[in-house]
Amino acid sequence: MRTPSDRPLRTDAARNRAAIVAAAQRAFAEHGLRVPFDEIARRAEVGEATVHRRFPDRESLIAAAFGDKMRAYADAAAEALAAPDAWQGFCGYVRRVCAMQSGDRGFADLLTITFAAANPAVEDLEHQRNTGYRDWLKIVRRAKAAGRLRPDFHPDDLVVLLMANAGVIAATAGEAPDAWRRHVEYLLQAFAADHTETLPAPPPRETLVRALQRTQRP
Amino acid sequence: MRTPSDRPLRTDAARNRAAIVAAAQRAFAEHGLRVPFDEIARRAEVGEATVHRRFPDRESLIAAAFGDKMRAYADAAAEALAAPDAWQGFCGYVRRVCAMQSGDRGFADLLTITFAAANPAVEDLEHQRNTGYRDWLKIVRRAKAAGRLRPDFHPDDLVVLLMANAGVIAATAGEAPDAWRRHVEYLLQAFAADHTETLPAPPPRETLVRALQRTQRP
DNA sequence: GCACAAGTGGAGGAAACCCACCACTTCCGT
DNA sequence: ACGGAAGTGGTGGGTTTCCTCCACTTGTGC
Repeated sequence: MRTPSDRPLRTDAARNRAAIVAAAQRAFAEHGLRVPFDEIARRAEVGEATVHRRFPDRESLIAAAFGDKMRAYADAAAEALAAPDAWQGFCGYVRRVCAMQSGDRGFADLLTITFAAANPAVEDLEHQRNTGYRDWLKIVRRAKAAGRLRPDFHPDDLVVLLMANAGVIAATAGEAPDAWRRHVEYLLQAFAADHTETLPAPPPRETLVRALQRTQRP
Repeated sequence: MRTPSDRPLRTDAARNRAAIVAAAQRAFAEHGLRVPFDEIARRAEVGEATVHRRFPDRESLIAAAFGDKMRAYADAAAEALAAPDAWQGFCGYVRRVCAMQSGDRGFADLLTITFAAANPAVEDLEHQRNTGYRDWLKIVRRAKAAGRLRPDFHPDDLVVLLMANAGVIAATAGEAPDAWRRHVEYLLQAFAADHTETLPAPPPRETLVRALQRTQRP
């Protein structure tokens, strides 16, 4: 259990650590968050024990592997907020996040999962997620203000959309890797302001958060 | 490997078989298609070996457990076709199938999976599925003819919808068991005929079928 | 009731996976 | 160039899950 404040790693160890992270990124992207450790170790050309030494549990490896991608996720929200057209920003962001999911099975899993705050390794991950979520709230508000997004759209509808998209990707990846696009376009059209039909109430945010925490741990 | 044409089971064995099927239905509904065999055996108050003897592989147990439900699935399509209003029939069917998914995690898994035709035990299952699909084609045609369903709706959009719904259910079951309803209503509104925006092309049916076969075997 | 086929479940093998130990190797400050 | 700290991976223990053997029990036809 090594925290960053400890003495820096020896150069060979640092090299191995980087190789593990790179291997994990590829392995997670291809097979999702539950790849066996020995698969990652093999790709990194490293003993399984070394992986366990550097990353005592799966969560810390996930945190290391997805730091960058999670940052890109948060950045995408900030950029969408800066888009000249509110509706384009909204749609572009949704498409972009879904595309990130479809390009990386591990990331798709990650977005429908929250880690227990107990683990310090994943704090940064959750921080990025929250940053992105705050920008997302603004994206939604702006698109409604522009009169393009239906007023009864709820920001948490994105969370459910991501869960749905993860389901489509899990089933079609490999065979029909673009199937999700059509599904997302249907939803975007349904989100447009020219809808007045009523909808069932969204689930309380509390329960959605709990659902994210409860979902099948990798 | 006992086929139905063999001599009938002894009465105690038949009783055990029924107990196993009943236990499997409950266990699958609660935990999905991957419940360990010993969990089912325990619920049926039967040895694990007995489960394996009666159902040599998971598929045959699944086939036995979901025969009725799959028939209900096919019947729902026939009933929707008989509904007085084409659009009500369409929407009602989609809602009903999704509700079946949400009430039974195993069934949700089942609908996004196809078994290799090799296994005779599951032939009936696939037969029901195909019957339902043929009626579904008619439901779609009728709703389009009534001018209520958008012309570029593709019947296979339902398959993707079911995959998406499975994703929502997998993530929210337990905490927000009705979250899927809002997602489905969004989609139904997008399916309505008053949409002219273009959509990405649906994936070729071939690839979707292969995707169903490839998906994470339970 | 009796004999025997049919049925049963406990015990244990095999595979996949996670993880810890520890004898050996490699780096790095002096 | 050397000694000790840091790092390494093979080996093996533990767990979970699937599945098979086999000695024992229980229906059922006579």
